[in-house]
Amino acid sequence: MPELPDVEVLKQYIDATSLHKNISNVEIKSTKVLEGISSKGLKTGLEGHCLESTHRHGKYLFVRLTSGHWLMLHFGMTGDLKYYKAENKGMSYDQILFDFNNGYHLAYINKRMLGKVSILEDIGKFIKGKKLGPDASDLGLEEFKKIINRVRGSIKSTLMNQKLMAGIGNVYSDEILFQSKIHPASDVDNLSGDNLKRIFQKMKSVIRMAIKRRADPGRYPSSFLLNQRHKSGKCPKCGGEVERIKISGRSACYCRKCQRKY
DNA sequence: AGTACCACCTGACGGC
DNA sequence: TGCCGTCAGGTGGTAC
Repeated sequence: MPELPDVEVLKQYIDATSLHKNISNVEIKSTKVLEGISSKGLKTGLEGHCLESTHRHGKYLFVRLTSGHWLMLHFGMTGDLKYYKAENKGMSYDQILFDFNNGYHLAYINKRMLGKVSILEDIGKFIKGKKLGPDASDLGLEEFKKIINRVRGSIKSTLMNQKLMAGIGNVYSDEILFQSKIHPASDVDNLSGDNLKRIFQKMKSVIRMAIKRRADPGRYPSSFLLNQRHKSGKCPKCGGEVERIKISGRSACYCRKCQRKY
């Protein structure tokens, strides 16, 4: 699930649990998630150091180390973190285990192993290399409009394009467009300034609400479409059937009645 | 510049 | 019950 709100919650989780503790050992159970670094490189880069602070850009989480370098965490489609005491060792899906000298562990969990872990010297360089756009929650309205006016294509794939703005994925783009009452396949060329302003405002409010509710769909307002993505899902506004179509290869959910196509 | 499709991986689910 | 195809919220590459 890790889109911007989910990763922000993981950031806060690290802040609340794992900072300023010496890393005594790093156990790498699968090397598949390592990006541009060896097991040995990751171990020596972390062991004997502490996690000092966190920074998030889009769906990427960076943790500053006492060495001055950064631990980079990306969660793919199934990533999670779990901080727990020694006794509970042996979780089924943890790929990397950080052991702290207080007897606790932080597990990087990634069932499908599509996430990425690395150590970086420079975050800015990394973001530039990935060509990531500005973080969606930092974006101002004028900049947002400028970005949208630069491109063509569907509004959904535009919101999801990490090179334009970073953080919005498949699920939250659907939610933002549902609340904006705009069909996800609408061509950005056809959207007025007012349309864009509405999308921008909904983007902000959806992100804010999702973070406030700890990115836990079970705690989202019933007015959210997010919990209706399953087959036979119903529109929270009109009760109609939720439609499912492919847009840029991703499954988009929307309500035909409530969302106008431009 | 778009989009369509594939690949990377594993697990869950529905149909038969 | 069991096998199999399909799909899943990520990114990145290719070919049109």
